[in-house]
Amino acid sequence: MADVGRQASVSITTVSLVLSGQHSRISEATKARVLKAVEDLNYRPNKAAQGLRLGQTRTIGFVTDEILTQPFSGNIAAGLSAVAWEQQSLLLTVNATMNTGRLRAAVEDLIDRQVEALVFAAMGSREVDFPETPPNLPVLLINAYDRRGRIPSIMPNEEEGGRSAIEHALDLGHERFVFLAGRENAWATKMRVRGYRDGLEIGGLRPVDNPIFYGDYRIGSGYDLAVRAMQRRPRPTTLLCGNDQMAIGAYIALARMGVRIPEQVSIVGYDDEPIAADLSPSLTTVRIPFYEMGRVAATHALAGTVSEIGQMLMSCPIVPRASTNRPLGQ
Amino acid sequence: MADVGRQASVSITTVSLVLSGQHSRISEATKARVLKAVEDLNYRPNKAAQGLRLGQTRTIGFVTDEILTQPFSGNIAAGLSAVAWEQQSLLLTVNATMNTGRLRAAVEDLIDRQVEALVFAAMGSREVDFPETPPNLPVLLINAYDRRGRIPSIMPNEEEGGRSAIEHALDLGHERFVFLAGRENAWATKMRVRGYRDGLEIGGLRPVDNPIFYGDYRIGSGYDLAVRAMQRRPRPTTLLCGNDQMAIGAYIALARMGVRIPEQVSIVGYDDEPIAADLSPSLTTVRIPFYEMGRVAATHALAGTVSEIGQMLMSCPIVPRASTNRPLGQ
DNA sequence: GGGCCCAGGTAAATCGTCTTACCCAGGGCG
DNA sequence: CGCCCTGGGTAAGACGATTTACCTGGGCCC
Repeated sequence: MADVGRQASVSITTVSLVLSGQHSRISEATKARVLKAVEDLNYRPNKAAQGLRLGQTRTIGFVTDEILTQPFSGNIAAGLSAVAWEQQSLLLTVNATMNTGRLRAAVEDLIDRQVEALVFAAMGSREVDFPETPPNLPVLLINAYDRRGRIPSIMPNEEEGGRSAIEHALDLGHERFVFLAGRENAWATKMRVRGYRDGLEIGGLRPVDNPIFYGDYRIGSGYDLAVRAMQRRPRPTTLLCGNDQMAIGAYIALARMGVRIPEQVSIVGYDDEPIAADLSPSLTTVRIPFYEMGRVAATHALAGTVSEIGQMLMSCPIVPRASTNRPLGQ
Repeated sequence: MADVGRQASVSITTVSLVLSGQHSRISEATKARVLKAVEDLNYRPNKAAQGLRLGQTRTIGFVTDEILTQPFSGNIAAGLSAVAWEQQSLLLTVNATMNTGRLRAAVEDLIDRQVEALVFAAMGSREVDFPETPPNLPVLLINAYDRRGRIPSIMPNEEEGGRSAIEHALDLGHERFVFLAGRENAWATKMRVRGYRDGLEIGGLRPVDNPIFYGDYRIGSGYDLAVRAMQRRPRPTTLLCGNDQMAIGAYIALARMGVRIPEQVSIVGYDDEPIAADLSPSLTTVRIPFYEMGRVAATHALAGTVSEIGQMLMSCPIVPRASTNRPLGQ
């Protein structure tokens, strides 16, 4: 900046005034000289120094729980990043393992770097023991909830998702279901199961005729449970899967058994991974709005309105595709 | 810091000396007083100010090309992040679209924020027109190469990957292949095809008996091409797939045709997505070492040795699993 | 006792920017 | 002619650290 001033024969103050758009008091001629010097010297302001002076870094700390290595949920990062960019902010990212010590260290480092907000995202919805933070720093959890319940969080509405999955099938006229659920003790599973039960009730169906089989969210268990489900008599007409991976397992099992989708059985997934649209037939599934969750998080974090969030549940809509259709004989 | 000094009845200088470990000249008693004051006031140094003074931000700029939203390749970010963390550095992340203007803006913003290195990662290996950067700033491309060839880059050795896929099958005794390749004009496809041809030659096989079918890297084309491949007589004993997604398509097609893997036909994928290990049977595939690529990139970027990299090719090893076996009758 | 050294600390400059308070020369006005 | 205002700029603090150069008092040695 001093160089620019020298080149344009003005003071540093003048250069700053011109550059910061406060040229109310600077003559056009001087302004032009300064801008020319800036151009000639290829000067660019040092944002670290600006930040120090202004007391703002335009930076959001983003701590993840190995999330980025997980398929599809990098969308949270994308959503955060998009909003941040719109507001001249950037994401300072740390990939912290489950390890609480590392989480604490990461959070402290980010605080020391004067981030203006802190967002934590977990892979599977889970409880987390979040470290202490300064009272004036906006903190937000995505896909996780604080052990002590003091921190605002954004979670997918898994219960509603489970319910819309089954309601979609009910609307098509289905009456016999099996729910191929994921790990029994996972929070997401419990919620999805709850939605499933709600859905059955809405349809006036008995739980005993529409059982829940538990697996582990992986392809293999989708395969195994699908085989088991199709052995029931009368056969189910719709398999609701705990996630898209299990739906893939079901696809393979059904292909091998010669059962056609959706003519003989409809399949509904959960997650709307990119792969869902590419399967053949394309997979009807429930979308978890990760990208939007990231956007909402960043918006509130930067606006300093995280306290308005409370325990926000994001709606998980059904995405109808080719794997569901009216049951035969309707 | 001034507060701490006051509390401990010493100067700011002394506090700084104690905290930075330069206590060579500070008495134990004073040191203890200072540390106590630090504790009492819960003082933490401002890294923005430190950075300004020291002229170092301990920050790597990481620009992605929508990569994070792509399954499995978030591993690049994880690798970068891991090394950065080991060296007290953090990642400043921007998700920039293909759009060159946005890329330029992102790079300039990162430069203004005084990042100590710049890493760009692309989704599919591709050419990129990277903006001008200051000469002393380490810049590195992952999974991309600079249009003008001036920027060091780290790419997977796709050719070797293709070759090891077929060599693996040759070792098992296979002699009739079909390569279900991806998009014909993609760089990665061309390289993998080259490796495939090398492999055929090594095995003494004729290209005319072992054709290449081109698809689009999606499940649907894997399905279609697998059907087409199995219509050949004599039947191929191994299908090499352009990526794991196409292999999934092949799995479904073969299941529907009643062809068993690996008894009747072996399948080899490419990418080693998480899904590969979960398929049933688990999928033999070629691993792209994204995590390691991230690690190498961060290591050289932080050490300032990017120029040693040149055009580095990372080895892509075969990961043998259950989808490949000796052909029948051997 | 004087000179020197050393341990233990501190004052002040610096990093690059913003911002408040001030300065100065003209011009209008009474 | 003196006063005040105003347009156009500048000097001089911050912001929160680090680091160099200096200061001071006491002990040691001759």
